[in-house]
Amino acid sequence: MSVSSLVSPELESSGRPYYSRKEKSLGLLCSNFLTLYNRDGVDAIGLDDAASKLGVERRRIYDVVNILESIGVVARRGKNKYTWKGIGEIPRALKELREEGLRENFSILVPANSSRFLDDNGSGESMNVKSDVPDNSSGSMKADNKREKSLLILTQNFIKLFLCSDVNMITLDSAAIALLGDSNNSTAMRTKIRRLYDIANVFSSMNLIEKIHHPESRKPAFRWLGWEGKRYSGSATALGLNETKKRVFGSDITNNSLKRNKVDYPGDWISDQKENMSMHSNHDISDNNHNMHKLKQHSKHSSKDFVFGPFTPANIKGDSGNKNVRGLQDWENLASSYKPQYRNQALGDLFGHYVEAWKSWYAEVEGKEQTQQGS
DNA sequence: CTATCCCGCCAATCG
DNA sequence: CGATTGGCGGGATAG
Repeated sequence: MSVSSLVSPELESSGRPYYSRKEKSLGLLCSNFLTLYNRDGVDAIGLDDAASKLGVERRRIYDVVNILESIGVVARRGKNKYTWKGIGEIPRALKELREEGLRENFSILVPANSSRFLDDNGSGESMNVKSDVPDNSSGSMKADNKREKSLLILTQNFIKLFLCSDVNMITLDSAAIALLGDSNNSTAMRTKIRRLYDIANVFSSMNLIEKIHHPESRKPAFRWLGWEGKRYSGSATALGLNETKKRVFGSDITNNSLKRNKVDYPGDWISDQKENMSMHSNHDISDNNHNMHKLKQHSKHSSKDFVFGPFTPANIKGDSGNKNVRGLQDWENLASSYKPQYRNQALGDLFGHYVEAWKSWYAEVEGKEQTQQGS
């Protein structure tokens, strides 16, 4: 026996339950997670409960929870339990991360290596995170070593990379090199990249970052979007002119009616933005020490049009009837999730009736892509 | 082909 | 000791 998993979800014969990979992505799971726990009075989160409700293996919950913890959305409470801190903690966490990063001085050096076509306007980033180094001293931090490699730390460092420099658009390769500290092992790097992809997916789903391709270059990179701090003024979020751009993302929904539980629901964790001091202005921070190359950020507004990303800002609330939503703050952020058929059976049970409304909404969306927001 | 990244084995850690 | 966490990388899938 051993491993009965035959890999490849598709059943040999008959249909093709091809559930596109995106339906099982961490990003979607994260959206589900957020939607599930963002409902008001949530304070404790049980891992088993989460795994069960979201229909995923335990392991995946650890991933999403670790990443969310890095931005303060949740906090480890104890074994098997986490505390829901709220999405409103993000701005604060981000700010702290930024300051912390500057404090540790993430030096953005310019190794000038990178491939030939440097990434965005040149400038390879390379910072040496402290710690590391083999050794030393009586091994007191032998166990700590593991913590240094944790997803949580990696995630925070990844964010710091964006926050502590005025560079937007960082390629994962660059990030990996920078965050690796030194090792050049291609193996280590590959692994790092894998993790970075995971993190990027999650943040993309929260639209803290967005994936874009380079203007001229070929390599894909990620641009920091910040925490919805961009209100008008140049950029994004400009709702209103959303041309009919359909983003054929997973268009396989067509069939796959194999499973009966295909509950969908809007995975939008709302924009929150409460008040607090929204960090805003993350560019340039009066830094007078790290004076690397500056990199001119070509803003050239992105291409938020297509690309999956997180799904263009769409208003969910329609009219159909979402009576629920007790605290639906804004709902103007962006709707995510297209057809998460992760296994939200339990989720459906939770919201039951809401599901109906959501389904209707989905029908519209799926019927003709999310062109314009609901009437 | 490359970019992406899911799955889950199995090693540390925590009770 | 078993249960909980969660590195890590094979290898499948998207493009």
